[in-house]
Amino acid sequence: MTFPSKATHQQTRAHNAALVLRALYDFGPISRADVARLSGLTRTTVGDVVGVLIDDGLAREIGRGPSTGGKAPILLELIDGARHVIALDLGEFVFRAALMDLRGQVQRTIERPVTGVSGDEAVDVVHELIDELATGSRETLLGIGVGTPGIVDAATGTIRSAVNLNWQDLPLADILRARHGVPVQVANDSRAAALAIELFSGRRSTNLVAVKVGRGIGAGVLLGGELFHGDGFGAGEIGHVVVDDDGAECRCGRFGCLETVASSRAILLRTTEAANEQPDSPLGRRLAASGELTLDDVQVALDAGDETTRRIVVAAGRFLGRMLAGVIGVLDVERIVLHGSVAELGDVWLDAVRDEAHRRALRLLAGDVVIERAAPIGDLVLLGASAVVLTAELGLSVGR
Amino acid sequence: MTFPSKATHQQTRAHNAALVLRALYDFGPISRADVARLSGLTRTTVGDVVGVLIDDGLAREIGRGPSTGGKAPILLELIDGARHVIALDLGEFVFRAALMDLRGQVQRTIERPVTGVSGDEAVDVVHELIDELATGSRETLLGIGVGTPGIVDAATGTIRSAVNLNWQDLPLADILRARHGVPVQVANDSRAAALAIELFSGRRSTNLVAVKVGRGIGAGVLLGGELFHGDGFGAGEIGHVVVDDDGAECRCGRFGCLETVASSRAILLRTTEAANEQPDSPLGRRLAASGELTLDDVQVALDAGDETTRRIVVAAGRFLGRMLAGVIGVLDVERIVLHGSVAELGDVWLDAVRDEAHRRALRLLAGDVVIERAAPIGDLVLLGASAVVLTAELGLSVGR
DNA sequence: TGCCTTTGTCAAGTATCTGGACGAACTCCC
DNA sequence: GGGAGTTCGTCCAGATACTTGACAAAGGCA
Repeated sequence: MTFPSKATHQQTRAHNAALVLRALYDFGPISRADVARLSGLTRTTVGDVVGVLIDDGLAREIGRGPSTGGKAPILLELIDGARHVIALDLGEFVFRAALMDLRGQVQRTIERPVTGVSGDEAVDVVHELIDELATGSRETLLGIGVGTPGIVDAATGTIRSAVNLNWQDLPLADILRARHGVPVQVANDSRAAALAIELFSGRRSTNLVAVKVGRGIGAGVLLGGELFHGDGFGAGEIGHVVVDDDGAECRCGRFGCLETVASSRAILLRTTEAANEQPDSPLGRRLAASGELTLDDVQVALDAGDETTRRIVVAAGRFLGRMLAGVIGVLDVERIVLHGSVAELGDVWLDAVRDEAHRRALRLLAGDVVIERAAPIGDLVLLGASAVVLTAELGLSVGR
Repeated sequence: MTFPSKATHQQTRAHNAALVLRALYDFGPISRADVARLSGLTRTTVGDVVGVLIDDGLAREIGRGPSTGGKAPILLELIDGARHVIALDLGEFVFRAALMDLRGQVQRTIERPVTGVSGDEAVDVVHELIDELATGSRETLLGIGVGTPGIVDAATGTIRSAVNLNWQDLPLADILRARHGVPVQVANDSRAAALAIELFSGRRSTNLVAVKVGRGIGAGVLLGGELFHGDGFGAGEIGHVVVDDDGAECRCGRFGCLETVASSRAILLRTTEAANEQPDSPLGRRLAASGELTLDDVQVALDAGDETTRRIVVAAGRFLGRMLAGVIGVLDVERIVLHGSVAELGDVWLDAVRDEAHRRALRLLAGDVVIERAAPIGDLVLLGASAVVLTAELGLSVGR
């Protein structure tokens, strides 16, 4: 029963200002006249907005560009270091934090192991990380972005539940804002990563699904250039959809979730089984040597052409592809990007995903879908955490 | 590489005007002051907009309401018959057309069988239907809305392909607009139906998936109060996602699509098989008598407690539920509405759908999801075709 | 009856986009 | 080298639409 909100002049201005900023961001160096052509705004308006951006230190003139038959244009560029963002990735075993500029260029990274840490103690670790990075860049600090597993109410910045940290309904954004005095954005890690791909991979898609396949499986759904959260902030939580009728128990309590068959855990479980059955195989010897298999071991076995490993990896990929076929059917997105540790496994896995997704989705739609690995632009969760801040504060991924 | 478009004063005005109109639509009779409170607009702005609405004949004052301690408010209401819409449902066997008012109240309905009709001939039938309904209501005609199966480019009103009518890349909106001189909207039938449920069922959901389960299966995806089309206008085309590994051939050419196991065709195919195997069963006798089974026969057998029929219907429902679990995982919508001939089968089917969807979706998400049959508000495709026009012309389902 | 509240409108003010005009700066061609 | 034409950036007047404050009309309450 919520009623849509009214439109105001400020919103109009904010939208158009974001448009100009984005033109500089994506197409700079660029002249005012070109920004006007690109955005449809008048030169007058663009000039006005640019004036504000220059006053704010966000943009600068860098001299004349080539003439096209008239007065040479004054080229403008965004000042990448004009603002900074502190981005955090609250991983399962380690909290990582980075100080980044407007382009997602990392200035400094620090991290703390958090095994055994939980509750208020974990919040204190977050504070420490921020304090350490904030020293010396308080003036330019645009905001703090947090990427974390679990269900996150992005509107209020409340973490609904993060099992391993024993956080429940923690208003992390409020807590951090109160202590550090800058805007704070909190987002689910997979969703943040999706925004990072949109903002930093040099290629804009209005609609995009980015699937993180690691120990867990989660997707970020970007529709119309904006993150889609769903009614309960659970959009993209595909890891716990049941896909295997006689599957194993999942950490969520049910059986046969996608995670139990397609995550890194699933692959390692199965390769370990195989290694135990065949102690003389390469994987068997690797297991005996180290006591535990890792995805690197799987990669090595895969590269060596081990058939059992290949079958396991392909099976995992096919399960994911099956899920993606459903995603394509429901959303008809033109681009699905895969990332996370499992996505690093290479073409054996990727081809399995693609093949299964294409075989199962309506040809008319699937023909256009690009399923690809994320470009190696860095830690996507960290980048995403900063992308969320950039989007919220500067409107760097405006839709429409 | 398309750049978002600029914001203007006119858009601001249009948005706010739509807000006022919607307040009248959803909450009327209502005073200007209450509209202001509801929308957040100032009384001044609301008064201004209402003035225009009254001038346009869209609203009227209907006297004073009860005072709450001050001057009694002047109540306003929408004039339901102020405008009319011609809605068309281009069904597989019959084209149906209706003249409706702003509330979706049907003034007149006509139809033409179109078996064997295709190409330009079919377009002529559309023209005829419109001409017949338009006589006498030219002045109040707001627009024409068309609901049709197949892939439709809703932005341009072009039908990409409608197999049975032999239409390919037909710019139907342009054709109808040229001939009849009013705005035309064309939409996929399932998507149109979703908008009808949103607009006419008396209950607003920002996010909603409406699945039409009949001879075909398709969904309309409503996100943020607006229809989501997908990059290739194929969002919601879940009927041709492969769900059955050793399934039968589908009319789309592949094997095991959702339609081959969950549509009315699938149910009738299976019950007919069963009837042939057991000629003495109720269904067997029914088949022998009429030569062909219908969903009504299935309904009768179901009501009579026939176990074979029940199993077939439940199996069909479970396949759909499985797909819905995926939808819930991807979108986390709070409400999924089912309609179409199969959805009329009753609780045996609905319970199977619900049970399977809930069992397979993440508990946290699935717990909140309501899966329900559409309220019996009329022909959803016709209503939807008109809803698309009302949305486009009056902004009756504004988001944000 | 007098005071308070609420409604609807008016007038002045403000923010922001629009469109025309103009000087500055550059190219091209004679 | 100079004039014509083009393009850029800005200025200014004008238009649009929201905001704010004020006020009369209309009602309740004591």
